[in-house]
Amino acid sequence: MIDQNIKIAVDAIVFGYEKGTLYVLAVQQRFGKLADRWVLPGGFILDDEPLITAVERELKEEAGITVSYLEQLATFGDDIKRDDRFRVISVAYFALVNPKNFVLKADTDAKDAKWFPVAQVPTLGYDHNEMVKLAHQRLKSKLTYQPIGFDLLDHEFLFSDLENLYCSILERDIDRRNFRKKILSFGIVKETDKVVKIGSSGRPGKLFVFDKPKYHQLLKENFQFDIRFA
Amino acid sequence: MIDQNIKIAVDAIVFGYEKGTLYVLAVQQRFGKLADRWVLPGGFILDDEPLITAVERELKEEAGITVSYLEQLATFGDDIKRDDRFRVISVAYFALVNPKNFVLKADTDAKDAKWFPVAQVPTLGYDHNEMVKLAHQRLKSKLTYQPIGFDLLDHEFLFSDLENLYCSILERDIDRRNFRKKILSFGIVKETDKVVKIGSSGRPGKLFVFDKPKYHQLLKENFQFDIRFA
DNA sequence: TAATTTTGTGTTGTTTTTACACAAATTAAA
DNA sequence: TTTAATTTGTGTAAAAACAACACAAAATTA
Repeated sequence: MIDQNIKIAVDAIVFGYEKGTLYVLAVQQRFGKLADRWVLPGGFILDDEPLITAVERELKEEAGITVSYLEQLATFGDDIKRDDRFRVISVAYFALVNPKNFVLKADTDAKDAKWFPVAQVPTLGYDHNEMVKLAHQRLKSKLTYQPIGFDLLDHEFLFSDLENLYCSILERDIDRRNFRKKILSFGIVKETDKVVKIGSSGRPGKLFVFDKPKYHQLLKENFQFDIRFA
Repeated sequence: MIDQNIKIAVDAIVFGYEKGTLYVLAVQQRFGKLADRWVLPGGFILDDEPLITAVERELKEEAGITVSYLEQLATFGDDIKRDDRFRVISVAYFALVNPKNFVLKADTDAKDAKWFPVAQVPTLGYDHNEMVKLAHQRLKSKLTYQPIGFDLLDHEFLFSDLENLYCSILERDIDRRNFRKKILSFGIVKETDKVVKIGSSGRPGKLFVFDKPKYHQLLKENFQFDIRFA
């Protein structure tokens, strides 16, 4: 008979983006050994609860949000002593959300919930900084072969928003003309007839939307989203 | 206090390649409810054992092999009723090995161990067919952006071996000249001065080797392995 | 009304990719 | 021993994709 004394948890690395800055969501623990420490949202799963449901539940409970993109990242199985009594294995999830869509509010176990710029994430509990690092890499590479940037933007966005998102997350310059040409060539971004001047000065721009159904249709026809630059 | 009644297992999807055919390793269970059923090699982890160590141990125990490439694939957390008494969550690992390097021998829990052509994998226990499917996709896509094909070949190989491997795993035709040109342009495959005529007729070919140190050096210089075809 | 900011747009040279065929070295068969 | 069959090895040209680049238009602010 199997005698195992290991518990399973899930953790989420949730990225948000706003005005050229990429953020990660962290929560401050209320209870336990690590009270007051910042950690990733997450927690133990219930016996009859699918992993992904557990993540969604914890995000709702600890930060009051529902993400728009969620996928499994990796399982962190070694060196974790979350508790003295047993080993914990944590399944980490990668998530994206538009921070504008929610007001963070810590509920149950969390004392506080907060967005940290990825460049200034404090030392988190457990091995959570490692998770953030891995998730950050995943975001960077995924951005180039899957149209997930749209999950970080408003439904309607300026082309410059998309361009700035790519610039700031990938940390490189992008040629505006080539970028626009490329994205438009895919046919998955549609121009609306709305024109908007946001904030300060400058010529007003047209708003665009991501045509998700079109993207999924193209996928069936072997379309391959791919944005790379030199 | 956390009251969880879930056990953790690891499973491995081990691919082998020989003469144009891709194989997956399966073992036949000796004990338990699924006695005689074919399943992926794997099993429960020990309390103080890293996940990857558990995989290596099980592969050794159940099939007598040591793989040459091993990475985490995904964690299968839902719908598993391996045992009536508790839920099982399994961390699946993706592995590659050259079948020539080992003679399969079932040891401990396994009655038998066997290579199945991927196209003819029988119905396996648990959700293992799903794991094989996911691993197969991973292999296909990874082949295009990481030089892992060499882990499936002999240390010294003919260019045609490499080409056939790509053809058969990716299931498409490849232009021999363009393929060779591209691979050689990377500078990670070296020509030896050995010439060999294998098996049947035809002009003898030169043997090549994968220059792993060179590859890792190039990686540091932002080299990106990439093989794609129309 | 002049200066500043931001959007929008095309062309050209360079590089990469694709398509394609025949000679050389060997074995097997006539 | 000649002929057929098999497999390796190699180059070029056309097409496509990529990279680099600058200025006018629409608005705000000074």
